[in-house]
Amino acid sequence: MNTNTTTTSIIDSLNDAQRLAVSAPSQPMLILAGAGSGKTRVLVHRIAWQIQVEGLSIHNILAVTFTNKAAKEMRGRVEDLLNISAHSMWIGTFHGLAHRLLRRHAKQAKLPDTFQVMDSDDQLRVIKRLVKSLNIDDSKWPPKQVMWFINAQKDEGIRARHMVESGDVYLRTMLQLYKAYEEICNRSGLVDFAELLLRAHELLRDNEDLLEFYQNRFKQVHVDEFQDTNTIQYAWLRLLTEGKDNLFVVGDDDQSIYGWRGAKIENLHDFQSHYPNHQVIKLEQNYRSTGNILKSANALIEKNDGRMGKSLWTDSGDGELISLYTAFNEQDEAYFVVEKIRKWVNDGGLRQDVAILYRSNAQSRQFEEKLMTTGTPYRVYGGLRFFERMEIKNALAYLRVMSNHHDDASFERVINTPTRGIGVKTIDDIRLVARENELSLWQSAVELIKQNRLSARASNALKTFLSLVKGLGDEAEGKELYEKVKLIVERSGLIELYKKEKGEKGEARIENLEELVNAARQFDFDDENEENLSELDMFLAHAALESGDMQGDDYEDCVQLMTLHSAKGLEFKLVFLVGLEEGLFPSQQSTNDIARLEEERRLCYVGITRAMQQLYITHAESRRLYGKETYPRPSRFLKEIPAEFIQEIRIRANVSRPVNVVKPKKSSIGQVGTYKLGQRVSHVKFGEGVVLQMEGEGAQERVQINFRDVGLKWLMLSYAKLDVL
DNA sequence: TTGTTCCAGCTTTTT
DNA sequence: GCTGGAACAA
Repeated sequence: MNTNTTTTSIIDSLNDAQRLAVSAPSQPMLILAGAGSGKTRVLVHRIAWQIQVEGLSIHNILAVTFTNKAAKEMRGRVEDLLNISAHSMWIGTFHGLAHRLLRRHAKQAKLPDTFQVMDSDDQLRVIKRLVKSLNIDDSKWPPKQVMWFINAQKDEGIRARHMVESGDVYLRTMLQLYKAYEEICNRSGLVDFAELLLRAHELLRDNEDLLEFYQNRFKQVHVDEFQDTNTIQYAWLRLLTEGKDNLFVVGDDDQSIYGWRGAKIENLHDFQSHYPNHQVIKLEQNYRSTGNILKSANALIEKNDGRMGKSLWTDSGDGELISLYTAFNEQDEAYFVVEKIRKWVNDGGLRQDVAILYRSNAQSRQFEEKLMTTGTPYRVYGGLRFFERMEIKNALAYLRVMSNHHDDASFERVINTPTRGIGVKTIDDIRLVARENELSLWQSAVELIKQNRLSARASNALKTFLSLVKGLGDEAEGKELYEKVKLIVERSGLIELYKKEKGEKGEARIENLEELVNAARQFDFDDENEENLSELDMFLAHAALESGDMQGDDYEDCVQLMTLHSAKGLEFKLVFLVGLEEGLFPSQQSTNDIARLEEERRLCYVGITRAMQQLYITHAESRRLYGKETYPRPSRFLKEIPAEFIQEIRIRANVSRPVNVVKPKKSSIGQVGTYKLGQRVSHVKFGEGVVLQMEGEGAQERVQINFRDVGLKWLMLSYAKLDVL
């Protein structure tokens, strides 16, 4: 191998910091990669470096991401760069890789060979049923909350058996449910998402030989979006890299926006103490946005405490100022945005370069309506994905029961879908017998029929169902995967069911079912299968693990609408950041907790840094929310962006608005407070508290404080006697 | 079995 | 104020 030429070809297109990261010797590496600083580039080139320069085989590389999309992109880019097939390289999501490990070593993981992956919807159903069956009041113990509790425990690596019995009703009940839930999953061979991670961790932890094998195999371990890892994911990474100094992580503490679902930003800090010989490299040169956009983003994020410290810069000039528009109401806001988009398109811009970003999904409607009336094509991200659709899940449930009769969740899903005269009563009986004798629902149903304990009608209906599933199973034997799927779709009665559904909905469902057959036909078995698993089971796992981004085939030039969360990692020439109002963004629930507030601020930072050329920020003076008219104050984040980078837009040509409307007041931007956000203070009467926000100047300056004992209060600084703690 | 009515809930999302 | 789910009546 000609090291000289390959070396150059891999790193000569990089900047100094990137080059340093890519070519560093094997050691724990922490790459703090700001938005738009080329983090994927660094990862891809690092992998290429390992292979071409360090001489590793692709088998020695492990790369972990959070989304299938990111994994796919990384694999593709490695292949392009090296001009090889990276087909057999372990690049995947935490969940995907965990799944692969569990399939390979099902026995050691104490799982049945045919275990199935549940998505969160399946999981919730199981829990709902469980709560009912234990006669627990589901209004006092909402299944969602139970699910949240169980997943939170698993994310922390805690099993039910690790938890101490406690007198506390909440914990006691949750523990009882957790235990019962584990039993159900074990009996049915079901594994939820959190379980994949937890079990993969336990698998390596408890099997020394396996651990050693994988530690030796993976000479280099790369992690993307490290700030989003949770406790168990990080623990798993540490196991794999124990004593090897080969963990290469890329992340950005300023873009950590998933704390609410268990991501531990602390992992970034812990990394440094766990690996004392690590090296940190900051990527701060940004290749995406203009100087003004970056400076605004920097100024905003500086308001957060405990950052690792990073400041983006660009050498491509200041560009336009950020535009701020104060809308009269949410209608006006949408009108303004859509007008600007129209202008952009008239001036020759592409719609797909434009994004409208909002905090919550509910906000999309206003924009959709206005876009629709102007005939502007648009696309809303989020919502149900292909494999999450009801009709698809039903068909998959048939396939699952066919593959494994004892999959209770799927059994229950389809036993009376379409309706075949098996009512609640019959199902209850089946459940009862199942519980009493620790049988699966299928076995229990067979027993009930055998013992003649059902009415003739119910018994017949049940027999029909059982023999339908069995018959389809026999018939499917030896057939191609897509033929099996086709068989289910055509013979389960689902098509007839949806034909009856009125409107276009039913038609769409039938089309989706046909699309499912297509998906099965195109399913690349070899691509996924290293394990000796049936093609059908592999397809089912694929369906659970990849929710199915079927949106890719939509090539029309569309304006993009999405939440700030889904915008992470993307970029657009023209960005509208809308609804910058207290209570909306930052969201109401975050306003009395500094940590959550900081996460909201990071979210805002993510939003700003999506923009390449121009950024519009809007807020409304009045907004209908949950049916009530609200008059929200401008978001505090607006004040945190220095005024010098902002240009306020006031022209309202063509905007029809009611008469008698108060002109928007000049918002005061960029004032400096006496107190720091998050400052702990004490008040003679109210006791101790934390400063949450500030506004006004001089004698008018007010601070909002969250007092430990009396809650939120606004205080005039000129009156309140506050002591800094 | 189906259609109606009532009622709670209401950030963010991937796997 | 809208939605989805559950309870209820016919």
